[in-house]
Amino acid sequence: MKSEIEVFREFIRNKGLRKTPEREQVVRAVFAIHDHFDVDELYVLLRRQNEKISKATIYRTIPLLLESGLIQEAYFEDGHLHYEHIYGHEHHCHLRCLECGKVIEFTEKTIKDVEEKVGERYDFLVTGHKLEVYGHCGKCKVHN
Amino acid sequence: MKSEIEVFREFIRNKGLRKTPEREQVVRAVFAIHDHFDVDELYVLLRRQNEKISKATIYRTIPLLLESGLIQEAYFEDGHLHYEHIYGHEHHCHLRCLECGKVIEFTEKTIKDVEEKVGERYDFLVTGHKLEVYGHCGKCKVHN
DNA sequence: GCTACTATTGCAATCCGTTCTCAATAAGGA
DNA sequence: TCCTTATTGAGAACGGATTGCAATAGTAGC
Repeated sequence: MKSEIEVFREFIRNKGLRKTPEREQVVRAVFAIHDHFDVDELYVLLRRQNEKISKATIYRTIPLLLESGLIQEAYFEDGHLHYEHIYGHEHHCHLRCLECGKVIEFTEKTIKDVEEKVGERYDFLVTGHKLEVYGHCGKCKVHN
Repeated sequence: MKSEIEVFREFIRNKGLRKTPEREQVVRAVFAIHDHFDVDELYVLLRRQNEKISKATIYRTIPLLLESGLIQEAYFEDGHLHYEHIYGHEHHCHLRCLECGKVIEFTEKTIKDVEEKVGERYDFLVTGHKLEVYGHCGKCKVHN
């Protein structure tokens, strides 16, 4: 399997864009975080590593990562989007606690069937889905 | 079944809040729109009806509508959240075209089983879910 | 390797959705 | 009806995201 950097370089080349160190720093940071992240977290991480990169560049790189399929939007929280890298990972869904905000990832194969059924019913070429199940986690539910 | 205004009044009373015409205008507007909406659409609708209401009040009313279970967040798009009223409606999921942005609602019962299974597996008291399936609609997919 | 062209970057200014501040208003219990 | 205080409207303030622009740096062609 190709590494994420290779996938990214191929994507950049195919689009006729330029390979720059800034963009590749972002790719590396994204795959160094094994959790959900937002733009500010990427920025702080890169800055801590003494990479000099501006937030604008990170913002401009995000759409490329989305389009290349390396990352996806995970959820909207605290007024901004959070992402996660998906390349090389099995698809998963999120289970979120409405009280403490904890997010657990789980996998569930039956959604594939739903995708197929719905795609046929409405004549869609389905490419993916996002399922978020929410409620109250073990710790939080006892307090009520 | 209670009307949405009744549900809202009961909620307001139970919370010890005050019944105001502005809040009820928002409730009425929300249930007059039989589609997804955002804050600005509510504002424009109310203004057209010559209701004088400020955006701040609408923003302050949204959390009450969420908490009372009359509406829910539908999706994040164009830099802001979109909502939909859910009281009196069967639960549904969204099928979205990534190209033209069209959103179709569909119902799918098997997700209930997923909720149950996942809730048990991770000791969650599950209260709901949000499923978005995406891809390319009939019209858009032929152009590629 | 050098040059020319132009995509990309960093910075600051700007945009825009949302929240906050505060004085005026009005809901609702006494 | 009066009094307390939650609520409102208007605009300022906030913060994340985008944009304009001059400087920088990839990269294609020689």
